[in-house]
Amino acid sequence: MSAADDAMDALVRTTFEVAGVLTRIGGEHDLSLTQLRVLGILRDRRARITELADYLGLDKSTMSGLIDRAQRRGLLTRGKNPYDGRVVEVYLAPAGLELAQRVEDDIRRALAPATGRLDPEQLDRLVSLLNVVSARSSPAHAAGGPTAAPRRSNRATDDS
Amino acid sequence: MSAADDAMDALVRTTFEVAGVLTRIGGEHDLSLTQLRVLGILRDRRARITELADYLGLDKSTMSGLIDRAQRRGLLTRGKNPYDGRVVEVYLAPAGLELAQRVEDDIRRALAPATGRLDPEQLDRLVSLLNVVSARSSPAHAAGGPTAAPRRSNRATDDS
DNA sequence: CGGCATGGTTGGTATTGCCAACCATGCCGG
DNA sequence: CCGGCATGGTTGGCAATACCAACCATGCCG
Repeated sequence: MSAADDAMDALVRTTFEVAGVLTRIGGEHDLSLTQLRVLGILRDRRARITELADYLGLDKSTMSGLIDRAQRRGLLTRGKNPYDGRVVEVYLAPAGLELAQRVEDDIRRALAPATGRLDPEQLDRLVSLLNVVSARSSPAHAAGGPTAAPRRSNRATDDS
Repeated sequence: MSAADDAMDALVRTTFEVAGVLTRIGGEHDLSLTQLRVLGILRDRRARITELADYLGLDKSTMSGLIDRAQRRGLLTRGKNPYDGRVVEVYLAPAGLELAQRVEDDIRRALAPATGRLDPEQLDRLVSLLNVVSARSSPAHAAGGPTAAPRRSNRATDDS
């Protein structure tokens, strides 16, 4: 069972490493890790406050404040839902979209040296394995051949 | 180049997922993610304040406060270094060691379902690949045979 | 012995996050 | 139709995390 423990170690270590990179990049644009995630989520869809809170595992009041500050910075906008007067829909303002783009590029650049150490086939295998680990795969046996990785269109900071 | 992007997505997604698990488990023991890391680091060695701060990428004043609160909870102890009166050495108190142990078990349990979806050979491959990604391997070609994974003795919350 | 560097602490501020309380809106059952 | 109840957000209060700048104490040298 040392194999599972080693995997845990590697996962946890990589988590801290990647989180560190994301925190650093976020900081360079005055974004906390959470704000960075919010921007990533809103990059390709609008969402309501509670939806974001639930998704990120935060209290709705926390999300409210987060949105407040980001809005004050002109990164996003609060809009009303015409079908339900209670819900507030949040979506990126132009400045927010631009920032999200820029941050994503930076993240890509920052992680490139890491992923660059793997050849395409290894990358494919890594993606397959991580997909299984993070519960986003059919129970089908993953990590098969070189093309076994499900192609998806998500970008780095996306979370859906 | 979509392969590297997919890998980035998978890495970032897994990072948030694992970080979420760690945050949850930490919270169950009234530990922030950072405190959890500190405990993990101190589990098998003592360290000075600046060393911890540098390692975790935090300001020394932040670390000072972190240590304060943990010490007030009886989790760790500040000691003087006999060779240099300026440095403060920090090490786990018995309660802290016990807590660290308990948290580590919980993390193991929490991640077991995830890693459990992989068979031993896949786990081995995952470890090799992650070791390459997180820059902790010789540039030698990793992800080789089933026994290619370097065996290390680290435990989950360790960071060294 | 007088600077200068190093290691920590302190004080001030902003952000993140929680909880409890609250307001507004929507949904029903009677 | 109207009085509860549920749902969605906001507000206020609090603690923890994190930064910076300023400071103290110790050590190191010239």
